[in-house]
Amino acid sequence: MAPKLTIADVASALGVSKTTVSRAISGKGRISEETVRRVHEYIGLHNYKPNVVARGLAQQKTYNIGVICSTEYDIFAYPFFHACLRGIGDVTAANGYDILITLVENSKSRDLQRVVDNCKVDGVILTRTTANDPLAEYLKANDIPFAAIGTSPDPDVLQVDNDHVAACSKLTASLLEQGCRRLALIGLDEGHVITRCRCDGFLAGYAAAGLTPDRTLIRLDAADQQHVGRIIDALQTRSVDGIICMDEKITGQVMTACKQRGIHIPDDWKLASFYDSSMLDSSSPSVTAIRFDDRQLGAAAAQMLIDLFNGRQPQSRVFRDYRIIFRESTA
Amino acid sequence: MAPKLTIADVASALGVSKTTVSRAISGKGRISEETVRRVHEYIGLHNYKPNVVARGLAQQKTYNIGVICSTEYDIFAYPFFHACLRGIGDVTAANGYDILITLVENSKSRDLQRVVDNCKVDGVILTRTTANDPLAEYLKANDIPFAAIGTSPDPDVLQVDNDHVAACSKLTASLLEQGCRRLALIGLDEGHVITRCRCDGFLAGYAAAGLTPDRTLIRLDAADQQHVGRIIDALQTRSVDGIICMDEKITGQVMTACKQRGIHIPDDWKLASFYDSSMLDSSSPSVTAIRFDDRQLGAAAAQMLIDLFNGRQPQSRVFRDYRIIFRESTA
DNA sequence: TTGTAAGCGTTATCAA
DNA sequence: TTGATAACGCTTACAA
Repeated sequence: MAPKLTIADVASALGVSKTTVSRAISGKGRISEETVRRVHEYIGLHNYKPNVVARGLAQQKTYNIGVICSTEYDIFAYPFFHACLRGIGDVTAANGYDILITLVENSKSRDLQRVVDNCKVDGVILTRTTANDPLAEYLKANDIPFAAIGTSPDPDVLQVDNDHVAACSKLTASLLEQGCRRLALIGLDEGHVITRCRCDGFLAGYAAAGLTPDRTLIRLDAADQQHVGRIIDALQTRSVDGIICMDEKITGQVMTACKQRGIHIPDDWKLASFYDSSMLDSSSPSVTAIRFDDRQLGAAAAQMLIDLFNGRQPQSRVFRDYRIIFRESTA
Repeated sequence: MAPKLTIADVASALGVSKTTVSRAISGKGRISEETVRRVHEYIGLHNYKPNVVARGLAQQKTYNIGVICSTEYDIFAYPFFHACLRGIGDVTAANGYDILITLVENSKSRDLQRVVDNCKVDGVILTRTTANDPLAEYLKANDIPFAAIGTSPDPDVLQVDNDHVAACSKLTASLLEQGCRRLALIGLDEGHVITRCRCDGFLAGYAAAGLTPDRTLIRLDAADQQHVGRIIDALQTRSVDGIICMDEKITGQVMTACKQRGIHIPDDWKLASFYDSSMLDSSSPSVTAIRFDDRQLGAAAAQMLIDLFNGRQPQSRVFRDYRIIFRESTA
């Protein structure tokens, strides 16, 4: 196993100082074209790679970005998380950063704290937002640069999100356009900001169509299959003509409940989801849903963080390029 | 923002040398009880945390473990990956290590190489194994400590896996016990070792029951829904009485295909999966499957790697504590 | 344009 | 039992 080359090796081989080599590599400071060329030639030939840890120590940086992964994520949250992760990875890799995952249980900041205390990351990306996120509070209180994926009610938080309100509004409006008049909205309120956005979008969709929703058809208690069953039971006596689910998990539960009760989709009720998933595509019937580009979200968050490191002042962003995928459930 | 305490601060505050403080913290070297007590009291009170990066530089370690995450993972691989990740996290956190995720595309070692070149990790965990894994080859060639989750054909590779052969054999045998005689096995051969294990287990199950399988009922070409449809069509003329799917994805496809063709489960055919998932529990009918403890797998891999760092000689392990969850599909 | 030398915050070696 | 002092590999004033 060849011992790794250090900057001192390169310097002495080339008969120059470490400083010169460092400068040739970083491009900082005045240095002759010729020297730069020689250094690059040598390091290319001998495959020298600067030790990022040593550089980090000297610069007080780690070139790591912490990404929080909640242990409460379930099978339905994974696709979102991985899409974000890929976007983050695109940007970090391109900028010489790496991703350090911190598993967090129950939003407790203990493990995040460890990583921060140990100086393992330069900044952090939160992959979901809640109303009074203890993690965000902790990061703020300790002046750790961070960005949140998802909308935070705290305007100080650097954040990036899809335009859920507009997208949900649009989907709602398009069901109304197709003739639906009594749409039910089914979700689960766990304190996540997105639940609120989806409600707002639903109401906005009605408003855009010039219609008035029956707010008693909004149910935010879809805790599990059993609850969903009861919700469907209740809705059967309310002359509903369509159901919108806040996410793909609830959509699945609704489909199961409808099948059990002999409710046919889309003939009896139309059905749509405010969040798409591959399952909604392969289910029968396939379900109309909003598709967002979550990878882009991750990339934007990572870019914002790196901009922050570099002294720029990135702004929170909202992406408007969602697509509504129409499928059998609203045919 | 309080400037972080350094070991020098602690030393001068206590009127001792940095060496002494370092020794009191690490527990290495002779040092008086009294001094240790004083140092610990002080650092507890003032919340001093050693800088892991600096320590790493001095010791030529990073206290990071690289975990490879394939970008080809799909919705069906996520639960497995996250279970492993949690297990890894349990062990790394307990040992002062962190997890550095490397996203790898198409098994190309480029991004892994970056991480290794940059000295960002002390070792690597591979979360899946293939026949001639370029990543494993790379790590081996460069003397990077690593462990694989999943069975590798290369006996040099430190590995940890569930006893898939025994589990698959057991499930197969139990279907035979229930009266099945002509079981079909449906899988997809992508060169993963596990496919082979599952075949072996299937055959072993027949052997254990003292029966002989019809090997022409083994189909390893379940590439997508369409292929699966054709497989089911073919099996309908072969007087099959049960189907075993290699994983939960294929199980879902088989269920869809059966529904389309009016094949009733479990009345017409019994159905079981060699890998469990929450979907098999909530589907209708729910599907009998083997449940493994993948978190334990991750924990074991991480522990092996850390043992390796500490000069011990960990052995590859196979876990035998699977459970077969019997559900409606084999009632 | 280049070099010297002092950090960065630890640990390790060798004396005392 | 403790303490100087030199690493670790790099960056960065400050000099030349």
